[in-house]
Amino acid sequence: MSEEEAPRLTRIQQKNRDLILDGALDVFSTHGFRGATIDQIAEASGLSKPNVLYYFASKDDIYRTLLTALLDVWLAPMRGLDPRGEPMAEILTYVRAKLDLSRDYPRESRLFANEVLQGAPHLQPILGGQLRDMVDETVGIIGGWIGEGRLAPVDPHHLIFSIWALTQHYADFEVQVRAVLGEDHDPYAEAELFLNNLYQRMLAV
Amino acid sequence: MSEEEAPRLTRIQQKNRDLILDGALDVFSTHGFRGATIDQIAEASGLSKPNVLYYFASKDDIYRTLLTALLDVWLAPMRGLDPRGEPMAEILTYVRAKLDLSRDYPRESRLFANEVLQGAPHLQPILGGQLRDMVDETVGIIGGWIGEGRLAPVDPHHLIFSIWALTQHYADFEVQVRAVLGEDHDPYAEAELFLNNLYQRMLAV
DNA sequence: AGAATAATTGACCAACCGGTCAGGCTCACG
DNA sequence: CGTGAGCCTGACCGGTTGGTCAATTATTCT
Repeated sequence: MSEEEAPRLTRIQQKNRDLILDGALDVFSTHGFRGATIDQIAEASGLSKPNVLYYFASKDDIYRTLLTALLDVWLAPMRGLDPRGEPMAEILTYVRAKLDLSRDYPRESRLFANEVLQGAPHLQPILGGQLRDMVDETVGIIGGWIGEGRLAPVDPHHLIFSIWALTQHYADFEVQVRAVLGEDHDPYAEAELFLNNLYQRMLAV
Repeated sequence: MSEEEAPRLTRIQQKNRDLILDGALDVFSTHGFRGATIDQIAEASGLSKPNVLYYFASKDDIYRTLLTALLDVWLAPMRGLDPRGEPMAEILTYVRAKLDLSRDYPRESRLFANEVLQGAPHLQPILGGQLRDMVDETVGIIGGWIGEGRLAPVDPHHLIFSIWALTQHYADFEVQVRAVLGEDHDPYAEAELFLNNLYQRMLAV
């Protein structure tokens, strides 16, 4: 049984690691792993390049730290789905939670999108492991609801994909959404209404 | 009035430019612009690096050529939408056409996704110009159908976004979709059924 | 055939890349 | 207030990057 060591960070360590991760999130989410440079991360975080590498062993180390921290936040909403709840309300709550993530953490969404888009070289095992297990469980729950006649019969896997696609689209393709809509729109407010309507019509028995 | 010059390519020029663009599509679509290297493109296309730069002035030149060629293919389905057609059938045809693009041209989809994800530095003017105009027109058509009571009342802009998000998701997040579904699935066949069902339920009056 | 033109390449360049390191600075703590 | 651990940096390194160029080879055209 391995003791989890608590690194016990100093005040400065805590502050600078946070600065680096925040700057790195900017850079990685807009350029992808290969397109990002340590110099850019250093500038974005307001530290010198050697100092960045004083707190993280390598570019890869920064990236991996970001990805693992992201995963917890990202998958949390799906864990919140309650099998004993009212099916439609549970689904709509999940959709709402995912849309809120896109609005409040667009950089994280784009980081994840970049990673998957480029073949998920850093987290392919997680996709086919942890994520797949969690999805299978959720598919079971939704399938149960459908079997009980409490939701319209739809493919649960693709229902989940649709929620991911529709909510993350507003973060990942934000420049396109804003360019097409123009100034006088609030994409997320409109999206919330639209998605509520969509899933109610789609899933009502 | 500027005469459009016809470059009159030789047989070898035609073949090698095609080879380069095909290899570059592989590389750019999986690494993004900044993450791609001319060496990779040269290897992917089976030519030497200087020879690649004999046919294209720069890395940027290759990328721009790919993007502009892509745009025509990419926006063609929306042009096919007929205001005089039967609304539901027109929408379902559009969805089907976009899904077919994702299945048959996944690299193009990922190239576009990469570009937009990274802030669309090469085609922002097009997004707010040509694309926005085309969307506005389509929004007008759909809005007309809704006004006539031939489609359920939904926000036309977000209806279009939903079609883009749902269809491109299967190309852009292909590794995730396959990892979650496992081996015994045909994502696109299932998606076609799912999306047909989705939009019929959503848009039926 | 042979001259003109197109195609191809090895060698090279300056700038940039991820990362190292010796040495100086600073700050908490006795 | 001293001292040692923690913090920071300029200078540097080998490898990679986008791109050039002179020289060579292949192709086309008369």
